[in-house]
Amino acid sequence: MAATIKDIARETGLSIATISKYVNGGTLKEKNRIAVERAIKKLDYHVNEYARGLKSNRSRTVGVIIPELSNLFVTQIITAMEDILRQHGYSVIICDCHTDEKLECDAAKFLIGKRVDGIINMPVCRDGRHLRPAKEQKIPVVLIDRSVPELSSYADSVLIDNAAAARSAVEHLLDNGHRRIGIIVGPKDVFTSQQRLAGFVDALKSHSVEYDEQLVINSDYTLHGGYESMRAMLKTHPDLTAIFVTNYEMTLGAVIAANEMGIKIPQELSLIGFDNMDLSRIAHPRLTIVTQPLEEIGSQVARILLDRLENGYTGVPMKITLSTTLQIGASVRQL
Amino acid sequence: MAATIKDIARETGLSIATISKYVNGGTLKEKNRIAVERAIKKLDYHVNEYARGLKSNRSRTVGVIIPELSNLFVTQIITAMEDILRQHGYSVIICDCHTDEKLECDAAKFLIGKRVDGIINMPVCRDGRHLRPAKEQKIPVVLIDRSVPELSSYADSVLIDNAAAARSAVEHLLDNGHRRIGIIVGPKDVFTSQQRLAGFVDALKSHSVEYDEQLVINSDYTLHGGYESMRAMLKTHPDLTAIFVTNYEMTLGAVIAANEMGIKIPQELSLIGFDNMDLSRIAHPRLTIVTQPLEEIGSQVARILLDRLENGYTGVPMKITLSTTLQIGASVRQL
DNA sequence: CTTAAAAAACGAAACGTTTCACTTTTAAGG
DNA sequence: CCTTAAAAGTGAAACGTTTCGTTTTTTAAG
Repeated sequence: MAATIKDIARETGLSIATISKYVNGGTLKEKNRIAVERAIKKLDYHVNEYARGLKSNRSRTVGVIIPELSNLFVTQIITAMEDILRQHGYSVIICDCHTDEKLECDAAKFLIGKRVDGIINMPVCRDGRHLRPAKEQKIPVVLIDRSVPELSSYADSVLIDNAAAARSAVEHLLDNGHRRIGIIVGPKDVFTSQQRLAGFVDALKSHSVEYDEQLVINSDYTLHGGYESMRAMLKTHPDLTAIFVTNYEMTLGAVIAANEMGIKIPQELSLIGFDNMDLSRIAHPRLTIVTQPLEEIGSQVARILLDRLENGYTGVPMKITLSTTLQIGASVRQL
Repeated sequence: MAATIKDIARETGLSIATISKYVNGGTLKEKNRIAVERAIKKLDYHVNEYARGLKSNRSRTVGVIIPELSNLFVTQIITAMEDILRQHGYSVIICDCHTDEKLECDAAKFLIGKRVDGIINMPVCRDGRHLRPAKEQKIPVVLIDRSVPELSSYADSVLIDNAAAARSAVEHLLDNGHRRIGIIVGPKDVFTSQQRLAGFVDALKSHSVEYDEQLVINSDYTLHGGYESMRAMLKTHPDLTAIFVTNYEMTLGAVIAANEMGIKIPQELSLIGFDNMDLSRIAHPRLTIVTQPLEEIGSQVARILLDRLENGYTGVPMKITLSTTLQIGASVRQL
């Protein structure tokens, strides 16, 4: 049905090996090159990736394992990444593991079974067990967003400086005279939560403000969680002058909660949110937010992985830490 | 490196053909079956999908082309779909075409080049040109969410009864005594927008309420769009008693706008939104929304495609239309 | 013109399966 | 215990590439 390299060979009178050479970027004599190009066009030839994969043991496919696809942070990164990888001829297989370690492990096995050339993972499992097979088979792995100590000698990673992000946000609040500051963070056992909380504590310390554990709520990074946490926080601590919410979904929930409770931002409460430009732009007052360079994360991940795929593993894992930006809006009041 | 069927044959003393038979679900003599299973486990054998794909011309991969990955409607459907397909051994390659016809076309070519066994598409291009190559090569196609007349004799589709969805929402408003009802719909040229608007008009007509074009805003299905449209609508038509917003992102934007403008729902304005259970649950008052059966869409799509892949194309396209549900909350006031 | 070196082209073997046409083994019926 | 049909197992030829070791052609220097 579909044309093969053989058809091109026949059409041009050249040998199979020569066509293969051309297809893989080798140089032919001008005259032949033109003939081959014409034949390829005429017969609508496309490389058969399966034959190629069989011979070369490369699938030109990378796998992505993420906790939840229905999450803006994840999709934006994936979109950026996928664009680049696709441009380089790689396809991307996405596996949503529903924040479940068992499913994450299955996904890794599935991808390895599919013989992906590389794996990109925003890990759920904290000891990296699921990626052991990948390591054994020397499949390049790039971690996103969360560090896994057990894998640090092998996997590359692209992270955010979460502590600095939180620090700068909280310092902004402190500089504006706030002292009673609440924070809504993610689950206790998630890397980013810990780091963001650490940055929060750091900032307070450096400004000699006492750290009050009561003002920390561990939520779950969801819309609902943000909403409930905000309500709880405001009910139990009406004396708060500012609150810092540490991801997009929770920020959205918090904003809705505040709006509903009739709490005026920033007159009655200052708020710093996270991540989403759109939301920040439309909210009135314009929200002050910590923005993560999502596209940059995606493209760095793609870049690193492509590098590993083309040049092989050097033995030295790359670790890239990107900075966030504090986008000043009008949701923080000067006290 | 990795074990092959040959290794299993050697290990068990059986022939390659027999192992292949086993691997593909054939039956062996009890004794041999056990031996093969043991050998597979011992040598950690996995089928080489590339060799298999080469021989059988099946990649066990399906491609998905969507307008934007950063969209809850899309991700929820994909998640459901992917789960099922993965369970059946298929991997899913997702291509985000950024709502661009040219990129959509490229994505289709890319996927066909990757020799996917099937394509799932929420189409941007309205004349289905991008899928012509798929049709020529008889690659099964399942369309989601939007119908493409040019493909209706070939592609299967899973749609929502958009008109009925809008009708039921608007009838609910009418039944509650509302007469001045606004609607925020998506872009004029998108299938779902047209249908939802048609349902709106229908409902008005059946209740002999005059249709006022002024009360229709064509927005863009984004958070920002919903926000701006809501503001515009309320400014130019303060006499509205109810408004119907026709997707999740715009509903979110509209709710934020209303909250900010200090408009009490439902006391001053009744609102019916779309799609998101989470949002509906947390908003106060609980939002009345039209919910689409996202999981059901995803699983139907997967089911249909699997059927096509296993049983071949029958010549008769399947068209499944699913119903929405009107989730009654407290955002509609009885006039 | 030769000749040597460089460039281009070639033939054939492999990659790991599936599948087809056959042969051997097993089980059932008389 | 023989016959026969069904079940189980086999050998070999593909599938469409890449790659290696060779051969042929081209180019440039002498």
